[in-house]
Amino acid sequence: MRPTVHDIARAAGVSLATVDRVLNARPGVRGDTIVRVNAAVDALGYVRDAAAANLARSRRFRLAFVLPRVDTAFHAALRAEVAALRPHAAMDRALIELAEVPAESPAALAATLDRLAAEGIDGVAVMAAETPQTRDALRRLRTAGVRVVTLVADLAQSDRDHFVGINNVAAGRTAGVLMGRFLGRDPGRILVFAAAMSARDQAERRLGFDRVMQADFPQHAVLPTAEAHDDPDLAARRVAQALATHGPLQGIYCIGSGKRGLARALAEAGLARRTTVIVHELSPQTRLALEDGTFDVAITVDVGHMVRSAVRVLRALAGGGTIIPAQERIRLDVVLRENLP
Amino acid sequence: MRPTVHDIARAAGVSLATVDRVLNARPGVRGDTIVRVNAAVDALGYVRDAAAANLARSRRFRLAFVLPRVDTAFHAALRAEVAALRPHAAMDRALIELAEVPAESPAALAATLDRLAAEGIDGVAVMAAETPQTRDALRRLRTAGVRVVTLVADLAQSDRDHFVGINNVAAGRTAGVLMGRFLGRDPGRILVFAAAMSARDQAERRLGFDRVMQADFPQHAVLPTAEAHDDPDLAARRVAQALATHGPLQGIYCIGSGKRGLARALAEAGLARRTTVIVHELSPQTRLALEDGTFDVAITVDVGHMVRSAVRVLRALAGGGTIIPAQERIRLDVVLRENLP
DNA sequence: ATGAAAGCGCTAACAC
DNA sequence: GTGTTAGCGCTTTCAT
Repeated sequence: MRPTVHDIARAAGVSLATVDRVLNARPGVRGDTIVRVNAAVDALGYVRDAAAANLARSRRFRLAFVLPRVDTAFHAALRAEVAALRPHAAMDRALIELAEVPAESPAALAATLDRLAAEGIDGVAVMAAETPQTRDALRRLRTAGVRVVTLVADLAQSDRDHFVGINNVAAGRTAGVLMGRFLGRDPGRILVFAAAMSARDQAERRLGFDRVMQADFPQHAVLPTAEAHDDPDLAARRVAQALATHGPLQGIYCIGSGKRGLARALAEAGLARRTTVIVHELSPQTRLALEDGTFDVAITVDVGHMVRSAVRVLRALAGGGTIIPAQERIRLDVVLRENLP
Repeated sequence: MRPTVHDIARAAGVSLATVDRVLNARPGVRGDTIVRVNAAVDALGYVRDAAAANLARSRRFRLAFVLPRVDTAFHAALRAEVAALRPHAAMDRALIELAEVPAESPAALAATLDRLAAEGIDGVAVMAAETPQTRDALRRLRTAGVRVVTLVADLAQSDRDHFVGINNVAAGRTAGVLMGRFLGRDPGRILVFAAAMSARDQAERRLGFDRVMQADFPQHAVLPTAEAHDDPDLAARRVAQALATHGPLQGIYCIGSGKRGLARALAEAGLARRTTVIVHELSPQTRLALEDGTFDVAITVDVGHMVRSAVRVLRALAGGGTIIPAQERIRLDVVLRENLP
């Protein structure tokens, strides 16, 4: 039989309440009593029963995901994973809500965060760009005792408790080394596509990519960024433009979303399967393009893991458990046709 | 507030005990009472609190990892992760033990499994090769009500409840496509290293690799498997032999463990950084070799994730919760210098 | 066939 | 500072 708080109390000659205070590092216990209790804990090899503790607390955790209302496969996946986790989180006494705010509207975001704080939320996972208004709102949240994790895009350390996402410079570097190695020795031209070079994570990917190309693969020319704004026709025109201006294209690196039209544009230009294409995020379309060879690599992240990690971390921060750091490291997934999940 | 057994009892006009009997499908309840209780369950949307149930039952889960006593970095990592998870599992009412059995001894393995069954274990995670004796022992285990997951190497579906590991054919295919793309158009020679071609997972990797090379990169010649048995000197001699027999080497695919001597052998042959090297498993040595460019790619698996997944699945199967399938999918990690974790 | 009551291991008011 | 006591949601004797 494993020792319980009763055994500790008896062994240390104190009451249950005192044992509880010591175990939870609550104030109001004399130093030598603390020592006595801890000695008993060690002597008996006591381990706290998390389930019983949570039951007794009957504490519920109210958590919220605050996501921009953007219509990409990535955002849809994020919403779906949040919804999918809800029942499991409920069994774990965590109530998850999903708040969507207009993209690029710091004011709307701030209003939502303030509302959540007022409603007594315990933790918030927020995906947002860094703006002064957002920083202020997050600071108010945290001052109100709400735990905050940033999701996908990080903010300054001081404004959040934890970041759930990948290192985008490393993602860009990975794309770079794969592009360089796939293209080989012969000089080539690489077109870089971006949705819009606003987001910090896209800039970081670009940075990592450029650094690796310059340092390790100087034989290739990386053309200026082309923006396609999620528009297939525009994407097709950008490819045509690049071909006209610079000549044949050996590689395409698609840095963010906005690759929905890319496969079509490549087919129209007769470049499908003849150009090395590296993209980010594994959407259903990306999957198809990988399967038929139009795309070569997708560098992606397990959205489900991110959402689960955010919930685990918020729960732990809000006082409902411990975290296993290795479990919360978000991995960069390199997906080829051969290892499509 | 989520409904509890009390709410169900009140709504159905019965006592707690009766609700419990119905919920757990125990006999001694009239048909129409069962119907009334179930109606209340549906009406109130009751979900049972597994933690509270296990607490009341004071049910503990005894789980065991049964691993071969082999001295590789991979096995060491596995043991370390099991040890690291123990305290967390303990808080979760799961007692994890680690049993090591002599490698390649089905008799010893069977004896260990029988002992665990006799001791009343709830679940076992076993890493073993498929032999008749092993199959029989597992069948006895499962007949005794013990839940079984296979770890790293799978066995026939009928002999286990779940498999925790990767698809090794896909791993080999991934190695193949990366090798083919990295080497490029010019014909090359590829040496394949194996620890010993006994284990089924190594054979599967080889199969996947060969298929991709034949189908998509016929310009390259894949040399017969060289075995190095974890011996650095032997590895060096094998490389020398291959060079002497076949001429220059463009690629090396190291299929299993036994790559400890490979880096040295490559350096001695003057091939470090001039040969494309793809290996499996990310050990400390592999990490160094990736950092200094001796190795190009490591195809690996997150051992910590595997161990945690095995424990979660065994607990769930033994009756202590539910599983999220996506969370238990073990991913194939493609690690380059640029995305070293 | 059904119910009352005493826990499981821990926490949290509220006393002292 | 420290102790008493009443639960958390569910299970399990033991009565009826």
